[in-house]
Amino acid sequence: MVDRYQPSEFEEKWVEEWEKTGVYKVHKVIKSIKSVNKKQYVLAMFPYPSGAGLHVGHVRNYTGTDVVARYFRMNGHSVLHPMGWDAFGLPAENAAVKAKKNPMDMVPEHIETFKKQMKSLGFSYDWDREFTTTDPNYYKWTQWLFIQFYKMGLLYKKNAPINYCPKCKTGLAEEEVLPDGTHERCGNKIEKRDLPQWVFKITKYADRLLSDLEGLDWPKGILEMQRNWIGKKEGINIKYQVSSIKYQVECFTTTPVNFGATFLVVAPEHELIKKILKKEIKVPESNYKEVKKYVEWATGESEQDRLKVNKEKTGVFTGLYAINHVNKKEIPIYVTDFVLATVGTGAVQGCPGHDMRDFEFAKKFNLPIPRVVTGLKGETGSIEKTEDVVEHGGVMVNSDFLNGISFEKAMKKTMDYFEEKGWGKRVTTYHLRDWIFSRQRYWGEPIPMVNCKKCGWNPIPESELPLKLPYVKSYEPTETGESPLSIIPEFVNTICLKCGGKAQRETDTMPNWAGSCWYFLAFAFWNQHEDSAAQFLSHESLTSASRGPLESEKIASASSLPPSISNFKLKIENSGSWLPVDWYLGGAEHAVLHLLYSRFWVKALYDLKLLNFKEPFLRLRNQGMILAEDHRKMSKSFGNVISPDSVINEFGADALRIYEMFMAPFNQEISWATKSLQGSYRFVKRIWDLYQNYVGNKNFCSVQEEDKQLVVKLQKTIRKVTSDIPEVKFNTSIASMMEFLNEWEKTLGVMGYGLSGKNAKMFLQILAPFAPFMTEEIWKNVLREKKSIHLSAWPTVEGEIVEEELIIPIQVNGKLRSTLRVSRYEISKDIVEKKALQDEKVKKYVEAKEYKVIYVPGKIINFIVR
RNA sequence: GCCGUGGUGGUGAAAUGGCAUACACGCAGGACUUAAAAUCCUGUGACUUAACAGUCGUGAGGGUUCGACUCCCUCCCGCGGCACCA
Repeated sequence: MVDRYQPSEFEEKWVEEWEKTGVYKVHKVIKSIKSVNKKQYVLAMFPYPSGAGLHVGHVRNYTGTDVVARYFRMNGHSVLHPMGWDAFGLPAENAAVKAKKNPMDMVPEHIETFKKQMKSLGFSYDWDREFTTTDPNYYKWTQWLFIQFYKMGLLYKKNAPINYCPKCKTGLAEEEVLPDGTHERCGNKIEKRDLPQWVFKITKYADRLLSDLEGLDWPKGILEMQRNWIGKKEGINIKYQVSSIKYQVECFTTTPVNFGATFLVVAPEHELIKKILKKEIKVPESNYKEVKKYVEWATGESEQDRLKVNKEKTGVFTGLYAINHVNKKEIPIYVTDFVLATVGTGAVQGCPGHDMRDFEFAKKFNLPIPRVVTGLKGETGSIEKTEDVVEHGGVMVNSDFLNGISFEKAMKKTMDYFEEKGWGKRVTTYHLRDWIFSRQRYWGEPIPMVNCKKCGWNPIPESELPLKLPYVKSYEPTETGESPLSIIPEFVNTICLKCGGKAQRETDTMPNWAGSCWYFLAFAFWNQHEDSAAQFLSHESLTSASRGPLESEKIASASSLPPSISNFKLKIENSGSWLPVDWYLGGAEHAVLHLLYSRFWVKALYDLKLLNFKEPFLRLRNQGMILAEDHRKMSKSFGNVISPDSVINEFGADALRIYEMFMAPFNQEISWATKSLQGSYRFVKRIWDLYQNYVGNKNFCSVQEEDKQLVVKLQKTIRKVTSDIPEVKFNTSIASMMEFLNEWEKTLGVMGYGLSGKNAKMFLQILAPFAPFMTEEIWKNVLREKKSIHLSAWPTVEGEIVEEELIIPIQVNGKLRSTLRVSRYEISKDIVEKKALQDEKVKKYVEAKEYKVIYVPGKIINFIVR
């Protein structure tokens, strides 16, 4: 009698059993890992636990990560595979506001849902390492890190125009503003507002953030996005004397084609313009009026209109002239909105022959357009049309001492010359801006700083950490741009540590990125159980026998240690050799947010000598988004959301896992297709039935009786899955196992079982990372194994795989005409050529003609006929 | 415009110099069934052909090679990112 495949009958049971026996626990960390390859820190980007529960997109990411973790575990590596919760931030708070609940109460409920769902999917996390970023025991460290960064001069408070979201009522970082000028979280239009803000000097690390990308095994696109975002540019700042007044305008340029400079343009926000408007710099009255009118118009434009490409150039003459150093000519100064105040110096030298924007501007205002660089075909004529503009390449002309020199060399020579003369100075600029780090919201880590009128800003003492976020009734954002904490006198009022006078606490909170900037460090040493501190002990090796819990030794747990430099060092020292992260899997949307910020914190901690590595994530892989069946984003409002729970109910967790790994390459965006899910379900079910039959008849065959061809196929499948998983090619792993199953089933019909028990177990083992429930159920209850399949050793195939029979394609003039079956003893050129010529189809093309033979042994034979 | 990435059956896709379309979905026909579902079997790139078989075929065009989805050159299109960045 064969049991029908009913996943609901055993999946839950195994979750409990694995937990009870600690199959996935990391009780020991090897302090002296001999081979670096032996440790694998396998991490998925931890989730923000929303009220909606787990999304099928989460399932894809976490299943892939879980497959990698299980693979290495079975291959004898020490694996750290943790999970936690990133629960601070706007989405949680906005949801709480909507539900009229305190986020402090809501978050634990959501976590419970998430955790339950994750367990039902069989992810092999060590839950002892779990933590929540909103836990005071966690964020006391986030606050402590803030203080360390403050002390090393990386944080300062300043009042400046920042991006402000009127809907979320908070300031934002550059990275959180989308290209269309909206907030990446809520989609609302961003405004500029003057607010005092804590600012992180990430720009100080721009160069290292750029150069250290070099050694990372990350997707090219993400590396490129970070490079773009950092936006390093090397050029020169040139000082122009304004005629007849005591004022200089500084222009930044990467390509100083100065013999071609015929005007200067400055941004409407430029200091010169401000001085003109304040009449500190006198210009003719008609120019003054025009400038005033233009600036009012230009600054009234929306940010978006202002940044639109290809719109017609506008601007007005200021009435002032500057002197071009190289030819002492007077060139007019214009104000225009195509020059951006935030880029370079906010002023640009116009070289219309060799810059498209300058060309358009010069055409519109009838300014001279000299040619100082030849065209790509050596053209030297006048520049009339846009096609004539040469932006790089070519050879210098009409440029005095530069004539005849290539463009690139001339730029270098000009810069040397200008520096020598004291006219300019080489500079490096970056697109990266300092990171606005305060939010005027309730749901974040309180910033541990106190302000005294006499003594200024000072951090709170370590002993007072955590500075707890008060539990309050009203936490909704205020209209004034101030944090909700500012209306709680008990929180605000304190005493200055320096002078003992009255002082006020900072009431802004940290952005949602703070907690995730160091969580991967925490996983390496975190243990939520106060008594179970075995992780701090050093061990020679991690054998499966030593996986049992050690309860005799007691050391203060990670979470109970008060924050201090010595305790942080202790935690890092005791964290074993887990860090840095070896495998990091998650979405590409964090390219210039979380991934940049985390890298920055790690570098700062390295400089503080608190870490001995410079990059947090050695290997990064992105998972593609799952769209709904209608090819749109899954969304409640479209009613097209697929819930993992309902899929598990109907098909079981294994089928869901297999489907999500099989549906497409891991990093590719893909639409959900319930029809396709059926195929994965059938696959799982067919394996179930097959093994059930095995035991029903108690018939494994002996090694001698095995179907040799089937064994070869199995060996090839093992090889394929073994090499595919670390390449994150889960889809082809599964396809190859499906191929094997097809062949095995065919054999079953004809000649019994085909495989020995040993080989039948191997197939189950390579399937185990993908379908942990069913494989465990068969492993223990059908094959009667004692230990978990997930702690068994990954099967290997030694030596060369020997195929008895080969199929060799026969080509004539490179065209396939026939195929030839030969035994592996008959693959010499002579035999194959002779046999191939006996083939009727081949005869037809080759017979009685002169021919040449190309033969790749065992692979292909090609007859070249004239 | 620049950077990245991709273009292969009705669909998701596989093959990184050697039998193009593996694997899966869908579809068609058949078996089982009173019937349906489930399951199983067969077929399934296009065109020509009664059939045998042949021709064409991996976005387009060229090249290298005995042989190209794969390498090189030119171009077109989709997706993602950046962008009046001086």
